[in-house]
Amino acid sequence: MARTTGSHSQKTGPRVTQSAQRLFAQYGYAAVSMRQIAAEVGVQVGALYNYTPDKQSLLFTLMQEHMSGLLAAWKVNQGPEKGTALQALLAFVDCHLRYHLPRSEAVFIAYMELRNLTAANFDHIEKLRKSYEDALEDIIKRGMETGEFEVVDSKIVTLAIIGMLKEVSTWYRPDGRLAETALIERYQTMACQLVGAGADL
Amino acid sequence: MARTTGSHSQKTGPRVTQSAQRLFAQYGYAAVSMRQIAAEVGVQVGALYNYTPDKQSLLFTLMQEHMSGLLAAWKVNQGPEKGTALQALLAFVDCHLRYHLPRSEAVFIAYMELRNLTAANFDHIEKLRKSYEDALEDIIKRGMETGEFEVVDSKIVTLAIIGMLKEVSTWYRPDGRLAETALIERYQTMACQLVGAGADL
DNA sequence: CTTTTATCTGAACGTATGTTCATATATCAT
DNA sequence: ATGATATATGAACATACGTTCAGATAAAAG
Repeated sequence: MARTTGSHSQKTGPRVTQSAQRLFAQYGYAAVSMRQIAAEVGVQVGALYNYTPDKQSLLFTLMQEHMSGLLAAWKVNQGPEKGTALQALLAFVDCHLRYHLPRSEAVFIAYMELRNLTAANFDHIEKLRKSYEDALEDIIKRGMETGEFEVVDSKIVTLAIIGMLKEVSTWYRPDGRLAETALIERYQTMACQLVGAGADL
Repeated sequence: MARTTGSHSQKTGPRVTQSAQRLFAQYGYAAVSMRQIAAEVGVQVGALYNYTPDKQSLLFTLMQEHMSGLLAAWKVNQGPEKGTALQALLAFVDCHLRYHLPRSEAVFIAYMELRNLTAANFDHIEKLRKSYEDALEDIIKRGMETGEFEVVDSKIVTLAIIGMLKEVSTWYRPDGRLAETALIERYQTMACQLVGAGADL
């Protein structure tokens, strides 16, 4: 036997990516074998290599697309006019959570599998991560200049906010106690508190 | 050849644990082989099994001791009298950072390798983690009752503070820009802001 | 010095790994 | 209908894995 009925690249390709994402998120990159991925797709191992040159590329592509998507989402959300620093901060929190909450698997991988990237791939992803971090720090700095925010150390506050936001992905479930909108409001409030901005929302 | 000059359990035992900790932190549990650990200890693979029944126990012991130490540190720091909720919160932040900052490897493992624990081992560690989380939430709740804190949702604030504190371990270096004491003060301030407590320190 | 015990080696076990490739067949264009 | 192409199989590759164990040797006990 060889090619089976109904087989087609347009169906199998995305399934490979999806299965890899699910399995990497659940068990970790190093603990998942190409044969496990193949089994979940419903195909033999060899067939995977029609869609990826190797296992490492599977991981890199997932992380690269996640981070690019995140940065793109922020760029769109930000739009041409930036408004006040406070508005920008609220938008950042909103954008971050709306992007992350429905993507728990990709988020998990992005934060846990950095070690398993080759050096070159790591550098690429790290640049994207850094530029996202900078986007937030720019907002903080702007708020400090305009006097909207009362902050001693922009770097620390930036990291604290990102840490606070990242943590959400470790416990959030779509069917949980808090609706997405309510949750976003609470984190917006806390972000404001961290920058010493008087007004909420 | 067999047993080599100078070999002794009292020397090799700790070295196995240490090497495992270092390698698990750097490459991840699943990506590290028993042979790599043996090589770092300076011994053949088989010798490792004089000190651990298997690889899984190596991981579990590291995580279990890290979490137990953390809870013990908090119990000592807390002492018999608890003081105000604000004092307790400041002490919690101080205790957390003083325990975590010099233990970057154990911290990394504790937060990254939960997936690689067997079900029974996971349950054990998860209970410890939960009771630590509860210790903070108890402080928050107490502050809400006494009116010291202005908080809508104790659970969310607890998680936000823990997220903020956890993040520190991903970038802190002992020779970095900020001294440990200065860093702790800044995080104490931010914790106060998150609970809406007027006074700093 | 001799015996006992703790510790380590070296080799082996079965199984799993990522990747390659000749071969076969379903689909698509003509 | 026919030929070209995309996509799959199934087997094989060398290498690595966690774990076990008989045998060898150093250190400790007498």
